[in-house]
Amino acid sequence: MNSKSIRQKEIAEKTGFSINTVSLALKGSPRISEETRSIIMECAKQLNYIPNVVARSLVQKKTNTIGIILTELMNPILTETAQEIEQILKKSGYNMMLMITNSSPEQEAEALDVLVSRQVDGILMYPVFTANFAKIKLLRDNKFPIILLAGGDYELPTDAVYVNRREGAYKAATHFIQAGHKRIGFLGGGNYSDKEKQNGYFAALQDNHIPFDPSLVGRVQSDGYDAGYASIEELYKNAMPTAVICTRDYIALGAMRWCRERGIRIPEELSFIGFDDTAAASFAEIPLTSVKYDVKAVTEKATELLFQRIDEKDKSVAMSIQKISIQPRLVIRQS
Amino acid sequence: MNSKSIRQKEIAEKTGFSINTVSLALKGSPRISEETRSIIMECAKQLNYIPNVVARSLVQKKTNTIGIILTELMNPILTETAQEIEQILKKSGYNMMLMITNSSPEQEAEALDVLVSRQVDGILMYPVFTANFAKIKLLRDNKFPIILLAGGDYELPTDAVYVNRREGAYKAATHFIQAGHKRIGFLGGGNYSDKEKQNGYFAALQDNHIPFDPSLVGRVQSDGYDAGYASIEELYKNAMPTAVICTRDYIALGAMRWCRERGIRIPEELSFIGFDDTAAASFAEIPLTSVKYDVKAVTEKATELLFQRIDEKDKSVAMSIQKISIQPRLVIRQS
DNA sequence: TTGTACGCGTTATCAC
DNA sequence: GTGATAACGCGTACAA
Repeated sequence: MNSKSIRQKEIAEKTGFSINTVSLALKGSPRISEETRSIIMECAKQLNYIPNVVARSLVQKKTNTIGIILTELMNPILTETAQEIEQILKKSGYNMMLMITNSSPEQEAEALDVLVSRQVDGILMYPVFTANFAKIKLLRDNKFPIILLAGGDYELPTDAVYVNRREGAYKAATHFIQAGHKRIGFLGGGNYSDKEKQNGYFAALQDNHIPFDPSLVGRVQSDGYDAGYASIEELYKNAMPTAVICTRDYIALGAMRWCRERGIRIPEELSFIGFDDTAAASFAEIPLTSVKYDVKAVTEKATELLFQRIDEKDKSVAMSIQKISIQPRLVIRQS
Repeated sequence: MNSKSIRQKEIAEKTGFSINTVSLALKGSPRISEETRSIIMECAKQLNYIPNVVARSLVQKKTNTIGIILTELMNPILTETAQEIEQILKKSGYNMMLMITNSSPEQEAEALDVLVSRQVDGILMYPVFTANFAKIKLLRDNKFPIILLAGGDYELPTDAVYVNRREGAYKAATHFIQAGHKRIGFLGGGNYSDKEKQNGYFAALQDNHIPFDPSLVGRVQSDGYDAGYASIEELYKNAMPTAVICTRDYIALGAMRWCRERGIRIPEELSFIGFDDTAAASFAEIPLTSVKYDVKAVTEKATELLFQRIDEKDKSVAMSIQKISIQPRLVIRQS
């Protein structure tokens, strides 16, 4: 291999065949005789020929690239989502262009533009800012394959595969209620996904005729361990809950640490349930009960649906929007 | 925007200018008059023109894409590495194609081939299997920009930016020795990076004239929490260490849990040091002393070097191989 | 079975 | 200032 790369043209010149024959032979077309094929293949190997996928993409109007838009990567759920998707795509001959938005609407819009401009065959995106709904709808209207990995409740006519967070919180609250708890707290942030959880929590209270006390809802500033540690105090002192639902495992773990430092016994005096069933939940000092987010189910369904959309794109079949909801499961531990 | 996308050709037809003029106007060439430029821009906006980056890449021989090859994503260090790199690349106008190898040499080789085939402008890769050294060397020999994010000690003439793990383990062991420990254990796996750490551990013992007892070195089967939990027993019972260096935070945390369950006091009876300074280390019941892996330093240096190589590629300047070593830092906590 | 001609969408070169 | 024309590397009709 020389410093400049080898093209089909060179192989054609070396072997004396036309570029066309080389092209066909390299991809094993039955129209080329076994003999010429082996000559060409041999020459290609010797020169270390590497096909130029860019040129192929241009003529085939297919890049075999899927764009993934995530808000961040440090959240364990998203880490796993990215990894799973990469594995699935690879098996189907696709590769993955990863875009991180830092939860910024501008970066999200930019990511969409870049991916479309790069002619990706489809997009998977996780959570969505309402600011970019118009852009997403436009893509969808043009049959551009795009699947949302959240927000099934959004008023947006787009395919979506997501975990039903509302249902998860409902299950968590019901679990507490059945254990006899009356004063159940809720600790979360102000984002859309936490609001959904809060709605599930409200619904469970209502269905079980438990009066709601606003002081039982606490707010966290971020969704990390420190935020849980810092926020539980106010909630605990103001509302005196006997159980608390936290919108993230880390929030719960931080809150639990605060309790331990003050001798508040878990779960005797105060119980906790977190979300996502991260590794940290299972190996905490007091293993944390958590609402499991089934990443594999989401990524499998989402990619399956995406591939279907890509297939349908040229075939001009009518496609009805699909909203696939994955039911979360409560992983009960000792908290 | 219709279902089929708009090209420069359509704008040319609509406005009456040539395709060439359209192309120049869209990128704000000074050679086009202000008047025609605004006409073309207006038309482009109305038709919702989106440039085709694939075509541009073909003619410019530049994709503005960087390939990243990682063994996995769930390891917190790699998660952060991926996220940081994405951010840096974006700022410089690049996007990121992410490949996960699952620590399989075959997948690693495949990833390299795919990325080269896709004409990426450069590759960043983290750890490396000796099986693919020849392939990497070949790329490097052809001036293909590729930077390794590990293995500065490898006998491979390739640019690398990495954290000096040997030095980290040396510091950890020295820390224990200065605290008066004589029987210092080592718990790690058999991979290259753990071997490096083990060498640092040996060196510190030797430099401090502490005789080495082979039973003090324990092996883990994986690098998770469970592996630490499962492996510490044998090491503890066989060698009776008073301090243990674990090659990963999670291994240490698992081992610490085993100790707690048996009433072994930390750090009075047994001390621990982990690697990577993950979040879990800081909020463990007994916060874990850890060798910090400075992800930001690595990603910044690595991308900087990569951009430099990309610049140099056409300019045919002689480039000497760079091995940039980042010094790790011991984050001392209570373990 | 193989070769010719053309197109993918854009940029680059050179005229005018 | 603007417009032909060629080129990037490959795939696909169609012809031979």
